Amino acid sequence: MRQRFVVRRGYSRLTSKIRVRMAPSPTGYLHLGTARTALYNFLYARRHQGDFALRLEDTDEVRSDEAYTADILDGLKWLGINWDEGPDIGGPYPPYRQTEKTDHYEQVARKLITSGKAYFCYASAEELDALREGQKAANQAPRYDNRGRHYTQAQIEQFEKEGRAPVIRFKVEDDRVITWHDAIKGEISINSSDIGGDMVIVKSSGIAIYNFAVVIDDIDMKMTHVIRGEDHIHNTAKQILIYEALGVQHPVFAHVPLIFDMDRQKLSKRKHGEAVHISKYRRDGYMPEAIMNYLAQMSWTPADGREIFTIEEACAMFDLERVSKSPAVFDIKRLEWFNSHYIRSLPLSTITDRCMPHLATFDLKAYTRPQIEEIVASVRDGLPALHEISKQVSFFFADKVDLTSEMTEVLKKDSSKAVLSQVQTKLTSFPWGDSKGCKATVDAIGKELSVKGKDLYWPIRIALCGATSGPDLGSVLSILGEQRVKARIEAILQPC
RNA sequence: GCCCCCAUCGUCUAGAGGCCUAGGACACACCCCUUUCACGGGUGCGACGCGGGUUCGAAUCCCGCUGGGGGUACCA
Repeated sequence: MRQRFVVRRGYSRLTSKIRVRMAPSPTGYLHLGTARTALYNFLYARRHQGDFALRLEDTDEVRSDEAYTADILDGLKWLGINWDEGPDIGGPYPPYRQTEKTDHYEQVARKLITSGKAYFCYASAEELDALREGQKAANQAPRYDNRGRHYTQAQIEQFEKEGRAPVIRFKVEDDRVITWHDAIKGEISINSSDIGGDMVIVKSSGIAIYNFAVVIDDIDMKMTHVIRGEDHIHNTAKQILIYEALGVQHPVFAHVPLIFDMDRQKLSKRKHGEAVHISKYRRDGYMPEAIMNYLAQMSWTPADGREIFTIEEACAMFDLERVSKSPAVFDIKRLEWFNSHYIRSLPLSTITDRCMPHLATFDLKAYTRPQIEEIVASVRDGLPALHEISKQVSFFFADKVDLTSEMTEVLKKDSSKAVLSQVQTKLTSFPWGDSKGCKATVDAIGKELSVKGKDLYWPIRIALCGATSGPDLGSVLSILGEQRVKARIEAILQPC
């Protein structure tokens, strides 16, 4: 038997339990990209029998909102993504919201100050803006000039007297190459001179900055892998420096490619509005199974190449090595294909339940639950999303149908009148509730009158549906039932 | 500007030097099935960005170019 031995970096970590996390910031509704990153973390944890934690990065005092937190947690659960630890259920390394750890971050920051790795900086916002503008005008990369390292005691006293609240900055030494082996991208190197000078780790408000808090949390929570979007690559370089200063080995990093729009730009709220939010698809009648499946396969292909899979199957197959390095374009047509696949293959009762919100404008009491299920069954095959169902089934609930001139033309024909009258007189011989039988009865009438094809079916369909196309005619008759069929045909024949 | 990442059909991708006259899926077109619309089946359209290497042989490895994207805050 042949065997392949692969030496992997970070192997020693694999001997301990895998721990990953998703750390959304509640500054907006659940985003497609956030959902996919969460999904990949979740799948990775399940694949390796590891732990998946959810943590809230709510240190942005201005933009954070509880409504967003609720939307994010709810949306992830809806997609089938469950966490083992989180702000709602707790866990072994609490708290799971950064705002509840502000003292802790500050304590760590002070330790860095004591060891000379960080310092107070009193530069004002105006001062820094001016610095940046000058650099920009000179066509230089904007960066902090580390001026705060050289304050004299007198200057500091002066700043304090003016009431200036300092930030804490972490010292970033120039010309160091920061390198790591990314589990998706491979080797990545960034020069420390290119990350903008000494970085703020605690704002003047006393709240830790993301790049600092995230490192402390990942250390506190014993994360072994950090799987996140590739827009974080430069942050990773900064964070590695902090891990070093704290004397902790950094986790394995994996940067997932972004999701683009058709113009190959990052999907963003600003440009795409509601279309980036999971909640929009949820409202429009997209199946969580479809969104999960679509999101999972857009940058990852299972080893066996299958494209349709459940979240459980993905849990058994997911693999960072098979995640693509290049961005994927969000293609609504492909999502619709996945969605229609699940709409027609999930149990009818499930689909019917999920259709209910989209049928709320109709008088549902007109039908029994089994009949509603038949209505759903009659149109589900062609539905790209559930919200389209209402216009396709409205005729089932309408008192009378609207006719176009083309349809009235059809009804004027003698054969049409003959067909409709015959249906009317034979009403009692229809096996209501049996779609195949109803269809057979229509065919028998056709034979009797020597009418077939469109001449036979169109008048009936028009009278019942007010359309020349729609669900199977046998189903329509069967579901509508004797009373409604009678009334509708009467209404059509009346004026003649 | 500077830094980093990326590069196969319109889109998602398969592809680990010969299995590639590059495979699958979505979309599109046509055909079949079908009273209609779908579903299903079939056919077609359609890609290795460019230039240099390395090699007997390159979509695959190396370099350069070009293109695209991301980052560059007291946001996350």
